[in-house]
Amino acid sequence: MNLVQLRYVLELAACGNFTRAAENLCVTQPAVSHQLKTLEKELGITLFQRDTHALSLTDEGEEFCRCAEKVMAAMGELEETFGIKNTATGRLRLGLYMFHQVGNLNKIVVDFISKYNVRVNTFSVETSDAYRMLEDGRLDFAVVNCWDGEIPPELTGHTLARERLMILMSQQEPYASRSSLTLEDMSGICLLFDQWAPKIYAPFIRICREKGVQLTTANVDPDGPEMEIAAVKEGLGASLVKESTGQFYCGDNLALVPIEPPLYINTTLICRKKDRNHSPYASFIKHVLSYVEKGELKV
Amino acid sequence: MNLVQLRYVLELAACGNFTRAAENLCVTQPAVSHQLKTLEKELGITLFQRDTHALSLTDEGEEFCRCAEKVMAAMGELEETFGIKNTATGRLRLGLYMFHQVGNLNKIVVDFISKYNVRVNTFSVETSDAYRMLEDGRLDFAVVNCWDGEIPPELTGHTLARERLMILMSQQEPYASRSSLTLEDMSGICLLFDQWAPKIYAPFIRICREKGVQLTTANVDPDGPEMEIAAVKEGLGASLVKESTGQFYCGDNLALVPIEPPLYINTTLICRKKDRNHSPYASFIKHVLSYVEKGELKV
DNA sequence: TAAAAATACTCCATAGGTATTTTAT
DNA sequence: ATAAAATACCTATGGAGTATTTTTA
Repeated sequence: MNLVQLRYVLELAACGNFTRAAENLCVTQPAVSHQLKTLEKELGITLFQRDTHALSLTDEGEEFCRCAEKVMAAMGELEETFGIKNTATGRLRLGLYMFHQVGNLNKIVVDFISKYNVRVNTFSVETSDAYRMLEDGRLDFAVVNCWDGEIPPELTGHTLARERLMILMSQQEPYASRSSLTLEDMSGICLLFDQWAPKIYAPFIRICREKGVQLTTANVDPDGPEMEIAAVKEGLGASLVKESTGQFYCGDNLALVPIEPPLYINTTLICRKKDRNHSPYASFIKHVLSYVEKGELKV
Repeated sequence: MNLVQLRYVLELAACGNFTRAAENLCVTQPAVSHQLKTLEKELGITLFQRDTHALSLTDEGEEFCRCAEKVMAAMGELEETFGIKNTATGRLRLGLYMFHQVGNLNKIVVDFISKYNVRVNTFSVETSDAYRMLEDGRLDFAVVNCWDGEIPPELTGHTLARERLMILMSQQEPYASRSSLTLEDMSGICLLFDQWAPKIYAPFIRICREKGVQLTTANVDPDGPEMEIAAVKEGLGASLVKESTGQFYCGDNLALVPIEPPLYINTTLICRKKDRNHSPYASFIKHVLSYVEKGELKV
């Protein structure tokens, strides 16, 4: 017997339904089935009277829940005093856009963890890798930057934020004082690209090519945003960024100029279409979107 | 956090010593070390002030124990009500003599399990296999029948019982009314041997050969004591048994006659010499021997 | 027929083991 | 030098996953 089993039994008793209990516990339905079965076998007692469309506690089950609640109450005290949680259950493999540094996404994930006491593994991914990892089941979710219409058909996305692309440059640059820049202006600016940029900005590069704009680029390696910003400050070139990132780094000697007409990039929560209404997934989407609705998400 | 960690912390607090705590918990010392380290890391708190020769609770540790005790108390209530234990820890791989059927050895093992809440795997073994499995670490203990001086040098044994060999036979047999039988008498009796007998009774066979006694044997296959006893009842032959086994099957139409001069066979608890004073081993030996001392062991 | 639960299997995290090293008296 | 604790590495158990089948309204 262990605490996980007690949690599951109490949740089952509370919602009288395996599937719903699994959702609330952020695990799959067979996980709950299996734990209950194991526990009942160990006890040699039936805790729940099962029926495909009705689930009710037996008398022993009622008694068990009374005891289990006392244990959980004592655990709750311990948890509160020491700010930790009892054994985490379930798992969520979350890909986060590799250059995501600002905003409160981490806090939102941490809130989710402490609300559902679930084990979350995070991976730092580039958008197109995220698509692949989601498609073949190595990830449950990803939060990435993507362009309109880019998401593969098997996947589905919730747009968390939609931002304009801008150019971050040194105030010494001749274009720094402009109120906006056209794509044509790009030919007069040296854009700093790290190794990932050709993937991330592929649509931008394509649009420029369609317009006959010849881009001037310079590589910054080893990559990483800090390195790139440092190069911009030194006047080695300009950086193509989304608005929030630009505003984060802007100030002292750096200018942020929007592109006109606007180009948008989305911060999107992606998962597989087939999963979206299923057990742990729905809970996570609901959790994240609740922040979006309250306007509390910062990317 | 889980119940195992709480158990370990409370035991550590109680005996102020990793090694002793491990013994009482029937696990190895590194297991305790590791669990405490994991828990402290999760809590971000030091629970014990360590020092090679002194172990004391920190203030947070004291507080933690107070909470943990409440949890364990609530668990205790649950355990008592439903007659089960919280998560078993440690392991003990126990070889039991394959034809051991009578006596209360099983009860003693069960008592051990419920006292220490340890996971016990039992294996049905023949004596010489047990020696090999102990020697190469596939078993922690074995309780087997063995002859004087037979135990290999790497192993050590505690004699739990020492019994005379006897002949169990149908009362129709001419020898059934004798008060004892000599080895020379054996040549007039057909002994029923299953496939294991040549191993188990090797010393007996050797002694007979040294005395020039020609044994008459008959095979009983498939083996198993019940099968053999049935054959004895049908008068197909006699069975060589230790006293307790003989007494168990004796009665209605079966006679049990001792061999003279006496031959002894021991029921022995065996483990590796190097283990005998170590962590979980000492506890098990002590447990079993306590029954022997009280005269409560029946083999 | 659809929805819920159970089952079969596979995978991976982790508890616990052995062997060894570190540390302090 | 000795004894206790920590560490490194390995194995095995079991929790949780996916896919599928069974069950019943």
